[in-house]
Amino acid sequence: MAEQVKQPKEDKEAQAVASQNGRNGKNGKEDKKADKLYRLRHSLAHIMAQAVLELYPEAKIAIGPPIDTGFYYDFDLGVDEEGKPRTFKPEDLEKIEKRMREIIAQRLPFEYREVTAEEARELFKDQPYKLELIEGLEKGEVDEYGNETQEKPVISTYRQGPFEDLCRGPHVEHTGQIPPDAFKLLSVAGAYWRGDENRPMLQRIYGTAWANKKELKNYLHMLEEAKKRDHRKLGRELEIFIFDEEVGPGLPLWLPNGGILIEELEKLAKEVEERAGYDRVRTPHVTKEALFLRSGHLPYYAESMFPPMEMEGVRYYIKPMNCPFHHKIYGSKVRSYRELPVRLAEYGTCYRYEKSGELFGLMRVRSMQMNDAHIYCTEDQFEEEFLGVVELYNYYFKLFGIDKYVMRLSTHHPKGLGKKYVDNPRLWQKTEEMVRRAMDHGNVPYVEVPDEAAFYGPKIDVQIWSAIGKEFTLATNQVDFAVPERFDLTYVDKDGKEKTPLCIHRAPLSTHERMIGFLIEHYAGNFPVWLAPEQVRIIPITDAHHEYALQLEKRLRDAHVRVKADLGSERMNAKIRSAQLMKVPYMLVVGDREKEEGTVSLRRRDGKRRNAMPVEEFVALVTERIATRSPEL
RNA sequence: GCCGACGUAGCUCAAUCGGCAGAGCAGCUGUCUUGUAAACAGCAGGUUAUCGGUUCGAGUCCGAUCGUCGGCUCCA
Repeated sequence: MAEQVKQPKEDKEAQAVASQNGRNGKNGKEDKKADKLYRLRHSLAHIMAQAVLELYPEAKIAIGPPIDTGFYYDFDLGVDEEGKPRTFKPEDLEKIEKRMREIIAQRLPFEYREVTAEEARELFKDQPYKLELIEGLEKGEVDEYGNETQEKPVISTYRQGPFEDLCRGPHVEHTGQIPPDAFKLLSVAGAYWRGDENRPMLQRIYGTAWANKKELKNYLHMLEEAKKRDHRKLGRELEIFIFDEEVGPGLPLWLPNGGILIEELEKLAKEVEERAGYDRVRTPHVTKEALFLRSGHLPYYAESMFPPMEMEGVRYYIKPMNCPFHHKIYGSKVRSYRELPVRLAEYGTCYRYEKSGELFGLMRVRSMQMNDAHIYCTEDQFEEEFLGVVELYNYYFKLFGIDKYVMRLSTHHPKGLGKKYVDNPRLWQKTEEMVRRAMDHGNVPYVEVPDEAAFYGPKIDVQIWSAIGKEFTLATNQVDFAVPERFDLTYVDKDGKEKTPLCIHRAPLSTHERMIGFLIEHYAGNFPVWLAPEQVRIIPITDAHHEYALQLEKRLRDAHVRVKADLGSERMNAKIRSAQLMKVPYMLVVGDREKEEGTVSLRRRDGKRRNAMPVEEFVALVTERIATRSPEL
């Protein structure tokens, strides 16, 4: 982790780029630092801090790095007369912005100097957050943002006008180089000091900054456009899901259209997994406490679990994961090396008590249906099995046309052994190496991020971004070298001895919730024919054509096409409009001519039309698109 | 969970200083019988999220709760 406190998107993108350039994180980062926009944004962060200090002299400043669309700075405004933490109000941003423009107009030079730890401490004696950073710099463990670093500590500052900040730079030469009309302060947010929820909450101001006014305008426009494909908006408009206050936060209700998406995804998964040698199993939603004690989820994972319920003196939990059940199924009989790998699959419904503020539409919910499976295999089989899962990802991603993602290898960190991670350094190193080798042999590009592993082993996550730029893990592929042992899972090897299998946890299609949330945005609601909840809408021109429309509807329904004849009293144009708004792929307009000739007038969602198409030709077209899961209209 | 903002009809949004809750779309009824993105008319729709307070009077001011949104933390 470098560059900034917990700003994973920026960081990981940087690393992803780096990895494509021969996996040299350093170069990617240095290129970025030299970047003009980087200097501009970084400089604006300093200018904002200066403006805030001038307007709120009591403020304490924390850190203020550039990010991929702008910059932020964290402040501590102290407490008010009643002892409550003082906060920025949205209207304060205007004042600050105005002051920033005044500073820019002064064309203040940015002056660099190196200082000793002593000088730095004197300089920032009234700034406790800076003092803490200086201490870290002096020890050589962290950079000026408090992130871990290997570099030798040089303590330096940049000063513009009266404001001097602990900083490594680089910056623009003087404030006049910053276009005053190409930045905007966007929002205030609370942010914990050093990302630690046990430490004070600071006030963070986010700003966006660009090379010129036009780029700023483009960016703001892009944000507006992104909102239009936000799955929360489209999900309601396309009648895919809703949330209901009385049901509860994070508990989606799938409307009939959402039900169809789910059915189609499950059908896909079943076909693919059957071909790949998986067996399907089913397991209960509730289990005794004992199972999760054995798996290690309790107490480690208890915070994310719904609280237990007690019946006849026994505590039961609702499951947050399917693995322990699958382990039990694996362990239900003696396994020979001959039957390995054993692959157990289930679209299991799990419940996790995500904190209220973490919920986000369908992307982060409390009830979820996972495309789950566990593969039990020998070490010799591991590489092939692991790559087999990666092949599944690639198959699915190609099918959906998903190309903007990053595969992330999450490894352990020695400092977490025995706490966050199972205490077995040898197996950590070994399995991490196995994953790296598998990925290299499969020629799969990935980014490596330390200290992000599961508690039982390293994993490959597929990272994607929502319409509004939030990062999520879509699919996951995890190695588990610890839990099979806890469940006494074994197989009898060639030599007659019992051995512990490795377990691979995988969910290439994610959960229905996150997958569908993502797909809504990915397609902007324009699902390919096979996924579209309604595939064909028949639009009779007058009620004289209703009968023909119903005939067509029956013909298509017999061919297993999802079709609706619109027999409403609106005019044809209005019916077309409503089908367009629901993003139905095919509209069949039928009037006298079509009825006469036994044809349809095809209008596609993209506006393209084909008149006088014989009915059977259309049936052949739509059934072919569905059968092949074609991306084409 | 924490910081900030917000919550008015199924949906999108009005309601000036605290003074009679309103419009468009959707829905229902009727008329129109229509050729590729919105026919016309009428009707109905509300305990202004919930609970409490201030006031002659609260959608509007204050408090609590619930929910949503932007972040932080956390994660499929």
